[in-house]
Amino acid sequence: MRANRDDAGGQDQRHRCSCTSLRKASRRISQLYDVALAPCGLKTTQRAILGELRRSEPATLGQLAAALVMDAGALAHTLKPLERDGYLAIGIDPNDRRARLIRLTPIGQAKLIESDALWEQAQHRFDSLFGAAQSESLRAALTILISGEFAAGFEVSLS
Amino acid sequence: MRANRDDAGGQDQRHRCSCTSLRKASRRISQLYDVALAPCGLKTTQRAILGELRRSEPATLGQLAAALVMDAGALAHTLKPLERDGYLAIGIDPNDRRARLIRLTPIGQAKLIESDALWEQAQHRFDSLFGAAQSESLRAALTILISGEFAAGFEVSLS
DNA sequence: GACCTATATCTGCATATGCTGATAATCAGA
DNA sequence: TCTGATTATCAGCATATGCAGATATAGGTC
Repeated sequence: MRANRDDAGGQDQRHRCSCTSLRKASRRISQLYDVALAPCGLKTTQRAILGELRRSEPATLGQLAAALVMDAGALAHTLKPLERDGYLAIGIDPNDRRARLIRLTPIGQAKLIESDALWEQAQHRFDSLFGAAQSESLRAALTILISGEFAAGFEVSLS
Repeated sequence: MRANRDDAGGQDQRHRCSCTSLRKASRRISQLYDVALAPCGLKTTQRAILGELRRSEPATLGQLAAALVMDAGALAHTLKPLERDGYLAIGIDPNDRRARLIRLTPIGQAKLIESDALWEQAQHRFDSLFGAAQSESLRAALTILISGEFAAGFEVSLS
């Protein structure tokens, strides 16, 4: 009996994969925010890209990818629909012609502002439901995980 | 000055999107776990699917999708590579021919066991680096976000 | 048994994301 | 200045994920 419980405990450990938990939560919460943002036509990811640009415009693909914790190639793909829809413009950096300078267009700025109100509603709902302190604490924990230091430490322990 | 700080605070608020933080952390940690799992050829998502099957085999597409917090259509796509590689088998439920019964194959079971050791290393690294208590606390928080009750409460507050 | 409704999947389309090899441009030397 | 190493992107391929419309099957009703 005791042994069985220990075994069951061992099994349960495998349910508690931090990565899988993060992915599940990411899927669930993304769906909720996406529904909230739907009226403006942006997905959470797209809003995150435009929002990052608002803070650090103009940005190169590499800078943007690093800020969003994304692969540069993946980001290049993701930018295409946004460029196609006229929310951002991609030009060549005159100082380094390998690099691109990515900027919000006036249309993109307007769309982002339009999304702000919807985002605030969603975020407020999240904080109310989960608890303001819990939310703050969660975001702090996630910030650590997102940091390059964490990834560096993780990889070092591979040796 | 005070006004400027308030404005900056308003700007910063938009950096603190819970959904975007989750997505960034999910990307980052997935990359770390995927590297750790690479020797066995499974991605974190694939291991999560096989692991869920190990716990609740056989499962229908709908059951599996619910357990993984995924859209059923999306899961159907994601299963194809795993079926193609012989890790799982999809049959028709004789009791309800609309439904599918998904099971691990012996090859899938072996592959999953092979991945267990790699996963444990990654998980241990995560817990060591982030802190055992912090990790436990994070997973508990994520479990709440993943729950259907949270999603239901979020949507209700839409009214 | 025909019919209407609810349910489980499937299909096709679109975006999200990552990796690898190719290409272009920069830069530090020889 | 030519070359080799480095860097920023791109292009192509594969998986991940979601959604809407189509299809098949169950179940209940007249």
